[in-house]
Parts: sequence; structure tokens; C-alpha cells
Amino acid sequence: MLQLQVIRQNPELAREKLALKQFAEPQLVDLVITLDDERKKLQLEADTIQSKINAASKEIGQLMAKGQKEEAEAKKKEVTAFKTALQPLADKLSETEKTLYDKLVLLPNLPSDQVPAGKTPADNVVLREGGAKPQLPASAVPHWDLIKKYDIIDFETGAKITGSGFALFKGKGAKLQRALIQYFLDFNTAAGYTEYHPPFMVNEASAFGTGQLPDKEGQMYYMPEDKFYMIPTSEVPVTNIYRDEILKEEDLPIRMTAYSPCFRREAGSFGKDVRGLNRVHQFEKVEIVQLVDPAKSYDALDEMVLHIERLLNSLELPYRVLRLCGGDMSFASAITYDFEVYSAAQEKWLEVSSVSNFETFQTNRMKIRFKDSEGKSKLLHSLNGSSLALPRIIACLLENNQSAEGIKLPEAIHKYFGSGLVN
RNA sequence: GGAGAGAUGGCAGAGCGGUCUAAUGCGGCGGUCUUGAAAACCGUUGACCCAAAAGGUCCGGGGGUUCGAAUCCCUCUCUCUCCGCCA
Repeated sequence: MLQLQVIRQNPELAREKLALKQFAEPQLVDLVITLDDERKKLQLEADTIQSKINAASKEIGQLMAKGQKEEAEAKKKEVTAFKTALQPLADKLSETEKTLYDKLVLLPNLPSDQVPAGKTPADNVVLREGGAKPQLPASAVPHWDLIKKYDIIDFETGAKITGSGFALFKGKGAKLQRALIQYFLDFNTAAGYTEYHPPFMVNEASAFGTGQLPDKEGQMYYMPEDKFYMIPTSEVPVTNIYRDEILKEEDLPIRMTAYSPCFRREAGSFGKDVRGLNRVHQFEKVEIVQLVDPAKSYDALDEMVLHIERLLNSLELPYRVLRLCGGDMSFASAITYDFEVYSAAQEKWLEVSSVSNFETFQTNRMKIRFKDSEGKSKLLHSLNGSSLALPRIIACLLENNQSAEGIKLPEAIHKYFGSGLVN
């Protein structure tokens, strides 16, 4: 949720920034400001009357104590008149507050100055590439063939158990996934992130806090009996750890990491281009989240980007870093870097990580604040990134490392898994 | 699933219709004393709305009774205890 004061300070800039994000209703900015003016006016009027009621009520108490019953009764009548006058004002005020809030919540975050213009993924800017694309033998095949050859992931049985897009990992496949999770968590904790294992379902307040509601409601699995949402990413429970809290400056930055399965309905996005592990309803991911002093959030963002780059380098996968254009960024983000790895057999780049600075957009919803050196409470900045999402990493590891002898895995995961898969 | 108890400021905890602008303790901050520290003593210390002053709101959430609610009533959520079931 945007901070009202930011919009009020410079409505023109807010409208420009929203346009960069391809937001269709920039006039909402003006509506929000009008509603806020209305709210202030009503608040003042209501407070003035309330003040009179409070004073009169106190007098009644004192008159009663002195036994001046008649005077007290007269005062009571006075208060009743005030209350009658207050009622419609109070109703109007709460109605205005609600409308204001409902509109404010519809505004996406403003993109930061570094965000390039553009509407579609084609407009994203490739910042750099790393690693080397492998030369595969002519016999090389995509991962959906390799998983059958080695009998490590079974989509047919997954579909039988649950439905399409649910993978059943088996034998070495199950172990490879577990090994990667373990490696990623170790890599993150070694860099100073505290490990968490959160609940995999969240309540409505948590889903709202990180911005999944109301924006992505249809993308989450929902349990109506208990009003729980299956998490689409551990970002949701982990960031909500500090919801409604005021942190001390010396506790910053907060750096957290968590593994979780991620559940996504992916409604409408299944076409013929999404095969095998490229897009599934349940996947494993290790996430990093930071809560930092606003003055330092862009340094933290750079640090997270480097951290993920180091991790990808250790996996010896060819990758590239993109800065997303305004039109391709998520609702809540102020700036996003995507990491893609090159899937050599599919000859495609696959997104494996997304690193974002949300600035105060999430923390404003969650009221995550800190006391600054002057003792004032200020909103923190929240950031997160995947490190990493498993399925596409597994797809690339299989495809890019296939050979006549089998699949040779990178050194970094030998101690977690072994050196590879043999024919 | 059954029965009961509870939810108050950073923490502990009193208050159970009208000086609650919430006692007290701990913690935090400032000071006195001290070469310095500790101890002791004194002072101070919640959040939110409002440009600010004035004013207002907040004692788990929501609703009600009343001139007046932390306090009474309804309801929801959560926590604890006991019983049952269970990985």
C-alpha cells in the first residue's frame, strides 16, 4: 500500500510513475487525495463534537458526586443533543475512511527511478550474463525425457494422485531436490541469514500484508473451512513474522531465509509451451527476505543480487540478470531483478529467481516499523529474492550436464548428493 | 472433540461503571553522586489521526447497554489448563 503522504507530496510524479507501470487508472490518485481531504474535514468536525461530549460527561459525574441531580439531568439532555448531531458525521467519516482505504489499496507500488520503460517481458533489460553455455551432443534431449530415462520424476503418477502439474519425485530425484534445498539453505545461513521453517498456510491478514491480496487472489489455493491460503512463496509467512512490530535500530538489518513448497494455481497459464518442470502447481523454493533501514535498502538489494549470482556461479549454470521494465513488474515491487538460467536442450532462458525491493509498500500494510535515532517510528523497507526456485534449476542441471556416461553434477553439491547420475 | 480460565503499555502485573490523562515493579533513556563503574536517589519513558496547536482515537477484533466502559452484555479470534483422540 502506498503511503498517502507520498502521493500528496507530489501527485504529478505519482501519476507518471504509475503510467510507467502501465497502471490503467491514474485518476485514482486524484480521487484518493479528494477523499483524504474529505476525511480530514469530517474528522475535525467529529472530534470537536466528541470533545464537548467528553467534557459534559465528566461534569455529569462531578454533579452526581455532589448530589446535584437536576443539573446532571440537564447536562444529560445536552449530551444527547450532541450525540444526535455526531451520529451522521461519524457514519460519514467511517464510510469515507473505508472508501479511501479501498481505493488506496488498488494502487500498485511506484517504480523506482532505475526502472526502464516498457510493457512486456521483451522490454526487460539484460544487465549481464555469466557462466558458459555448454556444447551438448547431438543426442541431447530436454529434461522431460531425462527424468523418464533416469526414472526420477513422474508426472503421470502425480496427476493420478492430485492433478496435472503436480510432480512425484522418486529415488535419486527426490534426493537431488532435498540435497539442493539443503545446499541453498547452508549457502544463505553462511551469508548471515537466519533460517526459518514457517507454516505453509497463512491467514488473510498475512496474505494481505505482502500484497497477494487482493491483487493475486485467484492465484492462491484457498481453504474456505478455515480461511487459510496455501502459500505461493515463503515470502508471505516470513515477512509477516514482524507484522505490527516496531523494531529497534540496533536489530537491523533483519535477514531471514526459509525453504518451503510453493503452491500456485497458475490459472489460465498452462499452454503447450509449458512442459515438464517449466511450470508446476507445487514447487520447492528457498527464499531470502530482508527488513532494512530505508536509507540502506538499495545497498541491501545489490548485496542480494550478488549473493544469488554467487550461488548460480557455484552451480556452474549459464545465467543472465535482467532488470524488469515497468510493465512486467509485480504489483508490490519498486524494482525487480530477474535471474534466468539457460536451458541448453530447450534452448530457452528460464526464470529461477526474482529479487525485489518493495520499499515501504509491504511494510506500510504490515506496519513494520523501527525507532530511528531521534526516537521516531518509521517504516522499514522490505526486500526478498528466491535463492533459488528448484524445478527449473533441476531442469537445467539435468539438461546442461547430460553426457554419454550420465549426468555430471557441479562440485558444490557433491557433498550433499554425490557426483551425478549414471546411465 | 468436551470442560474451564484468560487476553491491559517493551516485559511482568493491578484496576472490574465517573480525578484511568491506566497503579506498581522490571527494562530503556537522562541526571545527581563517583577518578570510572556499580549501587542508591531524582526525573523521564506507548502507538495512531491532525501541517501544528487545540482536540480526538487505542486496555485482543467487531457490535451493544449507558450521560459516561479497560470495567457490564453479545460475538469472533487467539492463548493457557484439564480430559479425549492422535503423528
